[in-house]
Amino acid sequence: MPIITHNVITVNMKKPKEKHPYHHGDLKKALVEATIQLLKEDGYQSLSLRKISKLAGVSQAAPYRHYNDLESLIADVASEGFKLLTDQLSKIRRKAKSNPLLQFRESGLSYVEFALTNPDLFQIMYGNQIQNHSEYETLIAAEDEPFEILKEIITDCKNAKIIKTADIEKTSIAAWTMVHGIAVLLLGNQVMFRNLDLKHARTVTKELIEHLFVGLKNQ
Amino acid sequence: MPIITHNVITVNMKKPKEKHPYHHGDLKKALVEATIQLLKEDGYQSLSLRKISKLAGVSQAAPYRHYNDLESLIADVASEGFKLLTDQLSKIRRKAKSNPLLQFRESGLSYVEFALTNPDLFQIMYGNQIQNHSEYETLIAAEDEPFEILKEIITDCKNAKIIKTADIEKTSIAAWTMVHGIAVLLLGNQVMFRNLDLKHARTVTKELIEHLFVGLKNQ
DNA sequence: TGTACATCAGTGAACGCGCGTTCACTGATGTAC
DNA sequence: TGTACATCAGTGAACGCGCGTTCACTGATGTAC
Repeated sequence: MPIITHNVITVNMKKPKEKHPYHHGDLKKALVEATIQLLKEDGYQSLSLRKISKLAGVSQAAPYRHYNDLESLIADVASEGFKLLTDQLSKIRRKAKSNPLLQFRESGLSYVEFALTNPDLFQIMYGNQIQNHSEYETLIAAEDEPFEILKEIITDCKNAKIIKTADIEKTSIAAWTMVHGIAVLLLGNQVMFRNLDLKHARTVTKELIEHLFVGLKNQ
Repeated sequence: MPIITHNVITVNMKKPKEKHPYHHGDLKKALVEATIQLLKEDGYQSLSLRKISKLAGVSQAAPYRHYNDLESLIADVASEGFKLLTDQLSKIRRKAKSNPLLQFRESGLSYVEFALTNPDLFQIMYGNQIQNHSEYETLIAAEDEPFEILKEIITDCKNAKIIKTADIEKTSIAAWTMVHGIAVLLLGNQVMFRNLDLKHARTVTKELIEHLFVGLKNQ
């Protein structure tokens, strides 16, 4: 299921041929959404300001009123990605409030599914498209959110005596690196994951998370 | 320590201004090495056949005698990367033949260090630069090697009763995904790993591998 | 051993393309009076 | 309430650039006789 539906996009973006007022209204938002759509259609390799402008129904010079360059637009797009991921994880945490183990399992699975559903957005978020993340305050803040949620989940698991750990931070990183590794290797179609369809990817991910959990349980 | 020393490269590559025979000798090899050098200097984002040709001391049309396009050259470069990684891991396995636990620890660390030392080559190997890996037989074969070594190490650990596991394959994947995750998140300067220098990266990696091991030990 | 010739690796000029960026401009908006 | 004007978001033409790819070619190599 795509995160941004076609409808949501058209609300904020003018089709090239539609008449629209000289001033756009919220071009910044439209540019970010056009970029996300292009990521889905063409992939991150072929992003360009010209394509993004065209999709947002605006001349190629227009983005320069809002962004210095492609990278700072991309940084906003990445921030948006982290917000979407954060929402997804928060929702899981809220739904399974009283069941930390379910939270643990589902959040890992959800992370991987986010990556598989939005491979190119995920690439923008975690790849090297943005040279120096520290230049973008919003991005830095958005990046931290999903990890904060993971730490809360691990804390809950510890308190519920489901996971043994002396170091929440370290255990969280351990869980995170593994789940992230699964996502990346699945996306890269690497070795074991070669030619795995989505359904099998889900099963394998579940098994790996279970494997991880058993390890953490007895730590 | 760079994997390809300057000397090794100059042996197989002609500097643009040096006189050299009309026929190169082993242009294919020189192109791969020039690409690896460019990956170190400029990063994977700005690779181009023209730059590679120039660095190899040859006209921009020359590569077409050996490769259909940039991607098939990149596929050879990735294969070379997997061979280098395989060699690195084999060496560790050979050195610690009688100590599976040391093999486990060192191979994980070595994997991460390979990524940190050759970030852009690593990106080529595991990223999405090559659309369909299956088109390149050599690549597919080279990709499998490091994972085969990991499985051997896990098997040795199991036999030495250092690790409990009913499923070598699954445990190997679990170990691999985690170590790969560490590498990728370190390279991306993500959250916890932000502004971590190389020395600390090494320490954190060791701790995480230890964490992983404790988990697998009691599985 | 020498010559004629086929083969093919490498040349360099040329092409068309999409890109980022700039510029003087246009036209909508909002505000001062 | 109406008008003049400042502001600034968006325009579209233009620029120079590096790119992949092609082409007829050149020159080295190896082989048949």
